[in-house]
Amino acid sequence: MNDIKPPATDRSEPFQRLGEIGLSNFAPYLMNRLMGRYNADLRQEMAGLGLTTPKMRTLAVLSVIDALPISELAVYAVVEQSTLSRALEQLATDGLVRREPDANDSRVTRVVITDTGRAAFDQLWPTMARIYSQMFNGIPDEERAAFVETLRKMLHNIRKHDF
Amino acid sequence: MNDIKPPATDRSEPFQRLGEIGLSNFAPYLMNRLMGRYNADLRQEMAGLGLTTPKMRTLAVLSVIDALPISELAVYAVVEQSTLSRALEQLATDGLVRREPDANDSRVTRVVITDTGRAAFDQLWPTMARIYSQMFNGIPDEERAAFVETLRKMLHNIRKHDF
DNA sequence: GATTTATAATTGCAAATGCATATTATTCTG
DNA sequence: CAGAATAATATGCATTTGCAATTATAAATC
Repeated sequence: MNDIKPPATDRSEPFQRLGEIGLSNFAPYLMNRLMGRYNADLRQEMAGLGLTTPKMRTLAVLSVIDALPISELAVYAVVEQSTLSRALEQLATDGLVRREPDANDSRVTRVVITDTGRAAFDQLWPTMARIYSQMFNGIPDEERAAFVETLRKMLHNIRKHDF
Repeated sequence: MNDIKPPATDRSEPFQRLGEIGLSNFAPYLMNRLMGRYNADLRQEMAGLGLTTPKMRTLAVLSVIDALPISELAVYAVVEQSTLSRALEQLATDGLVRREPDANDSRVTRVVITDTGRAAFDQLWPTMARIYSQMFNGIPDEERAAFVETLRKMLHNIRKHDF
């Protein structure tokens, strides 16, 4: 089992069927499995901190790029805008973020992470880092770098926003 | 912007912070973005066929490996067992799958895809294949193959089941 | 072989989610 | 510059989700 076939090069037909490609050769399937496991593993840890996936992602993104408009944050955090709106409500109530009106465009609300918010993410980060490191266990640095580079190309291919 | 740094090789500290790695170098982030887009794009198409993500994944998996026990199907389809249980209820009502008791172990229910179920998945497949092909647009075959190979290693590293 | 322990699947329930819509502010067009 | 189109965010609502508990069967242990 686990027969390894290269991706199709025959373009004479519109496309192969999934059964022909095989689940273990179908990148979206593998990525969904991988991310499903990753997110499920994290969820347990987050629950202990009173966080959900959207709330955690919000903090993760803001820990890197602070003071984003809500609409951009939704893209970065991969969360529906309406879901994010409610997640921010809770995060603000708990003092992990602040909503600040944009000076130039009064439609826009920018979200700022607080020290408490950073502290909460810092508590979660070791777990994220551990799972991350476990994922790449035994995979050489050059292979990791190539993998990430391919991911970036793919994201560029299908993303709907310039960031 | 978009400064490209190789993954860390300095192991003197327990781990880098996310801000140091950068979102665009952090594989789980990129994969979540990618799969978020992929799944959201598919969802629209599925809605037209009365399918949800769990229902679609069920059909996708069964189109490749039929007659799986529900518990295994949940792993392959990356769906919580309770969610799957209800998805199967709907799929069975719509005649897309059948639940069959296992002959050897009467705790087990095996799920079988029907012709109608295959037809439904066949209707969805062109869209999946199109997005799949769009994702890999401009990426050479060797790079795709290497990418999938790395994914397989990663899944092997973090999966909880032998399949 | 009776009792404990483990596994498969379902279900109750509170919470989270996504879609469509509402609301307010901005930009575009004639 | 008035009116229409667009954009950012919030909210109502039906559905979905995940967790915990339940039921039913099988395997392990004594």
